[in-house]
Amino acid sequence: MSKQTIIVWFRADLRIHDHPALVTAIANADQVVPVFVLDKNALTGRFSSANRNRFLVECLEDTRKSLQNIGGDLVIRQGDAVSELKALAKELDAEAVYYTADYTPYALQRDRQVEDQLTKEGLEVRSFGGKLAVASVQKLATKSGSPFKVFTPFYKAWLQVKRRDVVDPPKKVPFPPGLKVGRLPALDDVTQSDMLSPDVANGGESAARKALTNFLDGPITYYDSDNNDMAKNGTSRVSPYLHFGCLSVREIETVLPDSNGARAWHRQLAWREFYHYVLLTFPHPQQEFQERYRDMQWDSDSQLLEAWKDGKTGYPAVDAAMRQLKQEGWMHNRARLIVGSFLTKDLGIDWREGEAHFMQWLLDGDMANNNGNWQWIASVGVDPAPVFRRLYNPSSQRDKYDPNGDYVRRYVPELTRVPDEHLSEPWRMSEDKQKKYGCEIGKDYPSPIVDHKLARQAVLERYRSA
DNA sequence: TGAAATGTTGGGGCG
DNA sequence: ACGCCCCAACATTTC
Repeated sequence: MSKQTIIVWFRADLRIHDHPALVTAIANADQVVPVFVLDKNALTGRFSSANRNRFLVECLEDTRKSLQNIGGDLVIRQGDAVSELKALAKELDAEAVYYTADYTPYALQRDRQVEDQLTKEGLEVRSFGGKLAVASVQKLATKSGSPFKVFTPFYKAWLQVKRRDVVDPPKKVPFPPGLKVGRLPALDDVTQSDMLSPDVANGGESAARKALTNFLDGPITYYDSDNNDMAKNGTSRVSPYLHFGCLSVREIETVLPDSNGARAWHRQLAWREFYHYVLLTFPHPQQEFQERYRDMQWDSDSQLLEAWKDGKTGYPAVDAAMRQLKQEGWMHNRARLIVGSFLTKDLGIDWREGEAHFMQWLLDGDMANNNGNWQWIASVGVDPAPVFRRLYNPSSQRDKYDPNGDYVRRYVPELTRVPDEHLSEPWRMSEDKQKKYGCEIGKDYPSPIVDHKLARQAVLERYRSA
């Protein structure tokens, strides 16, 4: 009898720790072939990103290296998933394809096609948990049986879900000798260099585990009090690694310390699960979750939009944040709320514009989280709250969450010498002071592109009439 | 010195 | 899931 071969189809699960699909394949087969199918269309589509493509290549490199260390490898194929998997399965005379379930509408559709087509060819196609901390998150429901729309009740139910055991990384991958593995794509193939951020984190499970360790060894203890301070390194910075599956949330849960900080962070992880849940139970991310806002009239002023994207709104907190995004491919969570509120509430611009811009730059750009959070800050999504509760004053937010001005000064050099008391509203400085501190408003730094007070009144009316 | 100007605090209301 | 604004009442500063 010939050897039994199982293909492990890697996607957004680029790790070897706590990887149920990989481990089960190794237990069930004589030969295991990990493969990644690089789909050029996905790399250049509407929500693609040079930053993320580069990060992905680094993840693939790292995964391949880890697999090579235990006798395996990562086969790279380019093209459409159905035909590449079909061809590889034929070549290997494989019995089955295993993969980690993914939940975006795009992934679900693709995976359904793969399952249909390969099942027809007589292959077993089997999906595994691993993306989220809980399996079958979509089964969670309120007492009346309807899906949760509010975070806190979801969170309470989610905490109660029984978790699976973490699986150890494999010691050996029985990889067929002599199989052609294919080269990793060159960076130029997957990125346009003018869209690359200069100061980004590196992809890969190794880098991910380092970032996690750094966080667990320090900042997590004070996460509950420090997580909103934009200048501090008080957050985990693991979001890109979670997006690409370099880390398993389930594994993270098992190594969390017992502290208020850790519990507060765990709650943040639950938000990630919640937004994946929402996308599963309401798979229409292009639509506002709340029906009443689906016909909202947004303003489309391209000059205001460009000023927002470029970090030239005249509001220091907004500008610092938008510049951090382009510089690092990442933005502090508090800053995301501030710029999200500013775009949708102060500028009255469609949240989808913000969603798309974030997807272009963020290393952690993720359909579920990004869409969910944009709908949240635009007050059109799940977890509803009155508009005014998510209508932030960009000046007082700066006062509160960047009290020393370190964040603003780090990303907005024009304001370096402006003293703290003028750092929220530099346009209020006298002309003498503007000269003295080397920051003339309208010349060195823009005057505010909108008046917050007027914008606030206007946007409350806009939502009221919707 | 008093009165006006300016600053601070707290509660209620806001779709 | 993590506010804001206004206004009244009270406190302090300024001339």
